[in-house]
Amino acid sequence: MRSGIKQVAEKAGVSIATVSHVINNTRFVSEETKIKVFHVMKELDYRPNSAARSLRSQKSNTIGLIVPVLPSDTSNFFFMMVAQGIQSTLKRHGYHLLLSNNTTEEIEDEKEQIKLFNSKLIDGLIIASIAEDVSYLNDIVASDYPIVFIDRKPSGFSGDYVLADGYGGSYEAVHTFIEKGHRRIGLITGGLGISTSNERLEGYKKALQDNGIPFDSSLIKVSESNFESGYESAKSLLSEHSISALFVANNVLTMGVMRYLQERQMKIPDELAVIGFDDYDWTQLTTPPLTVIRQPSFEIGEKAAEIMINRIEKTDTNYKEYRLPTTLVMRGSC
Amino acid sequence: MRSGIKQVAEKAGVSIATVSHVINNTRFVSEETKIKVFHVMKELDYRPNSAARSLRSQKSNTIGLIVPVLPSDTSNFFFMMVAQGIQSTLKRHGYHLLLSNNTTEEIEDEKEQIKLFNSKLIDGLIIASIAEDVSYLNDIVASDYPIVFIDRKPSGFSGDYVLADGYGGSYEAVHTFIEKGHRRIGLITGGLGISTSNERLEGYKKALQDNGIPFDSSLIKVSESNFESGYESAKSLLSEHSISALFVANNVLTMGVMRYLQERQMKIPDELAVIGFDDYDWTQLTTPPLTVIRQPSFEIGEKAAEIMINRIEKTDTNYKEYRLPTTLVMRGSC
DNA sequence: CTGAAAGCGCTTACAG
DNA sequence: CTGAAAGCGCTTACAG
Repeated sequence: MRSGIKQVAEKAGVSIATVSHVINNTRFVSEETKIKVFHVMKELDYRPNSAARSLRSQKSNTIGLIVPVLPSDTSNFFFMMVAQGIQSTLKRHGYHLLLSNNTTEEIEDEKEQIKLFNSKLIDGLIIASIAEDVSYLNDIVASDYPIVFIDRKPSGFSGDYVLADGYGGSYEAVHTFIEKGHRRIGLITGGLGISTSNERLEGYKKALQDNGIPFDSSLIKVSESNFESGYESAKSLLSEHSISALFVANNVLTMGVMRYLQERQMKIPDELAVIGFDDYDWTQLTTPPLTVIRQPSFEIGEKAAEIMINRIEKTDTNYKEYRLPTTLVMRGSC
Repeated sequence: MRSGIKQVAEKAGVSIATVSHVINNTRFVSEETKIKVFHVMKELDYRPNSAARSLRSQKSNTIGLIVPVLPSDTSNFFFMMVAQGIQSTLKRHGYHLLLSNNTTEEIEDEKEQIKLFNSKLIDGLIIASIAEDVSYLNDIVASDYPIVFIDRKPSGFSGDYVLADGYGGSYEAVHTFIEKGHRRIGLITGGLGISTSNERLEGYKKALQDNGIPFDSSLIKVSESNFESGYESAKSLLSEHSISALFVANNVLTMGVMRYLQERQMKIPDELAVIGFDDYDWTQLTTPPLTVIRQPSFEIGEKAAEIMINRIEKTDTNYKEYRLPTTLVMRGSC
């Protein structure tokens, strides 16, 4: 039988209050007593029962994470890195990570998971919602329930959010093209209406504008974010228009695009300069290796976790946006 | 203030025992009472306090997962898929997933995490240990602590384990080469001594043997599992020996190898037929698309979770190996 | 410097 | 068919 605090107290000849206080370092205990208690704890291989602790202290010391990842979708990788960032900083602060992911793309499913968590299981929630409008949260959680949003800017509910600077990244990509003399620059992007895609488009536009290049909407292809759509978008864009540079605004699309360009044996960057999105390993494998805009995914996770812990321990007031810079990783395709 | 079972009981005019029993469906309650209770629960937006539940029932309904993933390592993807498989089946059974990952490759770190979990936080542990020999577990956990190992065959501790059939996969790859007429078949593999690498080598050997091809150890390169080593191994193997086919026994090495082959503008499969390991998205992006041995990662996770739940709920006795078949995904490189 | 005791919110024998 | 009550293992005022 596993020993509890009572056994430790008895064997050490002190009260359970004292044992508790040496464990939590929560009031003065004489050095002598401390040593005795620690010794007995080791001897009995005592581990505090976390359920009892949570129940009594109203604190679970665990954070929930909900991310939308479809099985075998490449975008997994992004959230995986985010999760790692979260985990590593939570661990440093003595928190645990409870993971849930949305394999359906249903908002109902998301709600269900939040409710499941909302039973004193977690002290706070980090979520990459599939919805932009998260006002449904108002009905589900208390107003002081700590929530940190990641990847997208939420609307309809107040909370901190941390995301990559897609606007800046996109701007930098296009600006780089322009500096190299390109003026007809294509853009292939995922569906608009979500903040990530929107701001990448804005960055593209702004870079053109700042350099006196007129915006030509026919050089833009908006498509679903999957391999095939990327492939098809590249195909139709290149057959309909002559462009000398192409910016692809997300990673799955980048794969599809590259497949097409390789099939067509397009000379990169001479015939077409290319910048992709996300610095995945495979981008080093194309010929030439791909220049990309890197999102600081691990760092997003770290930041989100830090914010979360601050919220819980400090009870701050106003919510903020945390926008982490992307970086241009120069390789051979541009 | 959040309402508890007491408030529900009062408002419904029943005892808390009855409320508990309707929640858990654990003894007969009249239909009428049930309806009343459910109604009040909805009205008060009641959610059972999971800490109280765990404390009382000695069951947390959560499973811990420890995986070794280094930041930005491609092998992440494998464990990510495993984790998804685990998560999706746990969810179906009403369990939660507590995730921890080892970013150092230190066994001490792993122990630390296990101890952290071993405080009634979890009902069972699924682990991809960095060590082959997990006898250290004997000192840390009780003998009836449910543990399911994944990816590698553990030694020094009894437990179920589920892994991909690397032996069979390797055999199939080499056999496929042979059927196509190849006789000089190279192998590039990660460091031996761990069961995954070992059995892939064994599969290679057996396939040769079954087809009367003498084993030539000079056609084998053992190297560290990283991009550069893959690159270098391919380089030296191809410069020292003439081979017509090459099997690369893990995914990171496959990337490095492909990079080299592309740089050298090797004609695949005519000059060299290639089969890689793991069906990652990028394998469709090489020229030609890569034929690979696919590991059923998601399925490994599902299986591990199922086994775990059975262990917890049934208390079975003897431990088993679960070996899931790999599949050859035929594409253009062979 | 330390202890006795209440109580966190449930589940579950026991009893009728 | 249902209730009263013990108790899971802690933390934390209260008291001295």
